Amino acid sequence: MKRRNIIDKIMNNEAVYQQGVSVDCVVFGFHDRMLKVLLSKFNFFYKWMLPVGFIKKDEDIDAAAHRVLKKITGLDNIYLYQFHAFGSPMRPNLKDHNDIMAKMGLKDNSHWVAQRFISVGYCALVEYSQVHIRTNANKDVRWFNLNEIPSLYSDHNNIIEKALSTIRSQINILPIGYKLLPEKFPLSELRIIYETILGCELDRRNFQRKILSTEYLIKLDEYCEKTGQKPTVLFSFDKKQCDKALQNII
Amino acid sequence: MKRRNIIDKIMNNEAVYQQGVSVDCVVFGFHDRMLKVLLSKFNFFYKWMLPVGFIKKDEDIDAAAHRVLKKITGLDNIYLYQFHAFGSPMRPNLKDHNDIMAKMGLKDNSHWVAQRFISVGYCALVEYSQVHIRTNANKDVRWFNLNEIPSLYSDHNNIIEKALSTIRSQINILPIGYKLLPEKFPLSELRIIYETILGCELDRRNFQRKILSTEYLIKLDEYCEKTGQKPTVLFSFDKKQCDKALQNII
DNA sequence: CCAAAAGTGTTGTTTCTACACCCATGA
DNA sequence: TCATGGGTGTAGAAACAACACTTTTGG
Repeated sequence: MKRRNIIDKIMNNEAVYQQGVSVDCVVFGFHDRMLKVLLSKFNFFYKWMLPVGFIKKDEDIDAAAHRVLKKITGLDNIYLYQFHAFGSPMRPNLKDHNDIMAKMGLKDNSHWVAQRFISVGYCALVEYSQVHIRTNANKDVRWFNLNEIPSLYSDHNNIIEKALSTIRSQINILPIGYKLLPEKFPLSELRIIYETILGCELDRRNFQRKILSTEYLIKLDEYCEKTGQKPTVLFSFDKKQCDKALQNII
Repeated sequence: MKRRNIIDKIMNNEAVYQQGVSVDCVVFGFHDRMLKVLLSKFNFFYKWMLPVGFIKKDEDIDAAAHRVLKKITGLDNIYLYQFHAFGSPMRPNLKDHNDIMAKMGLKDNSHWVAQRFISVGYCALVEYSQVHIRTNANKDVRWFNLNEIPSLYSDHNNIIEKALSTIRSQINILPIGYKLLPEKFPLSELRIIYETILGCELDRRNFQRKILSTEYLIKLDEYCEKTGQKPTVLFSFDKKQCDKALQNII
């Protein structure tokens, strides 16, 4: 799809989409011992941004977030939840806003996409290896390490920070790693997720004891053989317990 | 203001308000050992509802919530925070929706107020005695005990429930009573707030020890003399500590 | 043999919980 | 003098934090 087409598509959707509202998705993944965030970039604009989308007039907000993410990850049933709504009138960095509108040929701010937006922030946790990123000629999509995120469009850096702080506040009640890790994993991987989110190191032994005292983990009879170290026991999440916990809390 | 006027006012505001979005406010107060919620009711409609309002096109969402609440409580600077955005396409109970639209003379659903809304839920904590409710000929506003809330318009009962569960999840980190209680109060009042929010009884002595181990409270040299019991020490919140905590977390 | 990472265990401290006892007041 | 609610304290259980020692593997 050419740039002109994508813009036309955006321009002619007043009947389809709820105006003045969008969903912004913060998608977390874990790979190579690093927590990552999925970002997207229009070819015609110079900054990366969170995956965003509009809400159809007859669509649930959650469903809109699912639709947006399905489009770029190919995944149905992503685990996601809403964490905050953002919307100062001049929320978008004004320069960013004017720049991108100019690139889209919207010079007078009269079209609804050029006007003030309220965006509903969603936090999604996905298993990295399941994601097969779908891009197109107009859009690049890529994983970024959490500590290497560039300056993003508008207030998207803040939105990521807010998503993280939400997760942080829930880390003691929810099985955070459940949706991020593959079927089988060593505890050290889970510990790294906790350390990244909390921003501090955790004592390996205390962490292990604490996490195993919950009902969320199942010790497997399998080992992960990495080079240069003792074989490590693998664990799985107890899906039943985890799903129950995720449903109850959020 | 007559009913016709209020409706005219709503009908002719497309230029002023952000369409398709509203703020719904859950205002908590505490009086007479009971947690209360402020509800409002249009004379021409038979159900009570949360205080709601639209967002002006050039207005911050938080500011909109403040404006709505100032109008009915007379208070500036109410402590409030956003807790969730609601918006299934058929979120409003369909019957309620059609009924109220009919009462307003909107029969064909073409006006934007008749269409699908996304509403941003705000939770406000106020000191009951400071509130001087302002009603008008079209609108009644009243405090309801939390356990005596009737069936409300649309999904407003759910919204209250969600507000409560948000508070519940923060009760261990935030000085919840700070904005609800008057300058000086006995600890038993604070305990009742906790008990109401948590939905269970708390051991008087353990509660006291725990709450005093935070930095939020100051023991005064004054006593509250109630009938039929020992004079009770009064406490105040340490404003500095409390404000710091409220700012940091939310 | 060594470094690296993992398995297992200990110990002292803090926090939580469930109580007991006494006191001051108005009826 | 009694019922009510408040002030103060204590003992056992549970949770937490800090740390030691051993095992296995590849180089």
